[in-house]
Amino acid sequence: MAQQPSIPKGTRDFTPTEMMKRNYIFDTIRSVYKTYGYLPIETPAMETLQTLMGKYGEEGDRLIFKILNSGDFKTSVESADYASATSLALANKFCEKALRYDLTVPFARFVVMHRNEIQLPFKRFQIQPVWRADRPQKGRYREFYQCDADIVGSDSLLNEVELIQIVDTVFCKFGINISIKLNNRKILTGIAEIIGEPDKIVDITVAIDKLDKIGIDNVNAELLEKGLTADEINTLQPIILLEGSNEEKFEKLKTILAPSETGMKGIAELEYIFGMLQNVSMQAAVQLDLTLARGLNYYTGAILEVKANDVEMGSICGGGRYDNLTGIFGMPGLSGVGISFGADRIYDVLNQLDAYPKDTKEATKLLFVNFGDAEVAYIMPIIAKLRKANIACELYPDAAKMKKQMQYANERNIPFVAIVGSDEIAQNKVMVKNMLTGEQTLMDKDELTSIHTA
RNA sequence: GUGCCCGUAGUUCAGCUGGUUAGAGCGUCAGAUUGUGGUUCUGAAUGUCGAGGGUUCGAAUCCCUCCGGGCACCCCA
Repeated sequence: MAQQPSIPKGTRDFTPTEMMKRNYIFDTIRSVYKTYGYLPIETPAMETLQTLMGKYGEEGDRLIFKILNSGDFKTSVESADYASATSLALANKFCEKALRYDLTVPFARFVVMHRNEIQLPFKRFQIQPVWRADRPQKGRYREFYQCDADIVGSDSLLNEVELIQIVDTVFCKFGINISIKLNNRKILTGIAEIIGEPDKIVDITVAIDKLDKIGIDNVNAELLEKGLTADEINTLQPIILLEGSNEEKFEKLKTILAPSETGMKGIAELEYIFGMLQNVSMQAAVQLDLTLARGLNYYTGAILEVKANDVEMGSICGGGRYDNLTGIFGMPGLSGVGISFGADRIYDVLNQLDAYPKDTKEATKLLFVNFGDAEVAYIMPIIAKLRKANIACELYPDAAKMKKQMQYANERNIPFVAIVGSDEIAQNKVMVKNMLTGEQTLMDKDELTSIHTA
């Protein structure tokens, strides 16, 4: 037997059925973005390696898919270097391009390159695939779509509020119950300050981020391992285990973080956001969650994450404020804030909930049975007219057995079949069969457009 | 990068203390029904048992290597 063809690990083909579901997801998100005034852009699948390296931390660098240079790349490395160089160093010589790892960094690059063409504040959305050389597992792919919306060039916290509204609207449309978790990087910084270990902020946040998963004892063990003293860990306990309503949490936090100016600023920012959200009716609960510590090292203010309530799945949407992302590309002082929907995880969640609207299952509305050229000649003008009226219809291409044609309609979820033979032609009518109920009605040619609403 | 589990018709799996010709459900195809699908009935096809090597009179079954898949950690959408 010939060798079975295959696709790379962590990538997927999408069948027509799957594509209709996926397009429903993209269309929904896109339409919400548009109603909030975001404009579409696209950027290339590949960026220069230089643009991407160093933006996602050490772990992120390792997960960037690099593209081998064309031509005789071997000459770019001296044989002496070859023996001593690390794989990473060699990769940097052999590759000057890489597949994008997310949409935020390419967007920052876009803003800097097009600074003279865009108007600030600039609101853009972008729905494109990204690639990560991760080991695939549940809810994790090597190629997946992100649906980003960002505002750059505005410090206003109203942007954060707006993005939360968007999140709520989108998941409302999908019918997915969610919790929105909110935190602020400044609060995390404040916490690190008051326990006297400002340098260990990353270790601390990474550890407390695992609270839900591994429990308080293991978190403390990890903190100890990272070099915190028992005293410092004790100071941290009331903060990690903070409970009650959002208001209660804020009150307690204000006392604890009083000595930290940064921490207090973070609290004030979040209080403003929560306050403004009172003015809009939200479906989802928004919770202050101090254990939320998104890994990306460019967030500086509010951070948010969305989890589905009824399905076991990693976060399906995330985002936050990054004050100086364009700075690394030579354009300092520009603040941005954005969110990203993980379309592929939303797809998995919707599949588990089976929460797709009916019409994502059907494409063609009406199939005309083919009895032969004489009948086709009668049908063709009718079909043309229906298509003009924006009704998706098709003619079975072969004069095959009727059974076969009916089967085709059935398998493709085509809701109506038009049967036109010599009898119908003689009466100048069309026989329409409703495939759901099995009912057949003899209709005038002009009546056919009414199935549009059926 | 680390650890664990799994590879048998298109698919989901059974068979695995080595022993004739490798099975089942679902799906596929054909017919019952030459102008009627989805239900029903009847019949049929389908496999280098992931690949290579070893042990044996004999391997889907035991051992080794490789390849592929899944899950968890790390990290993340």
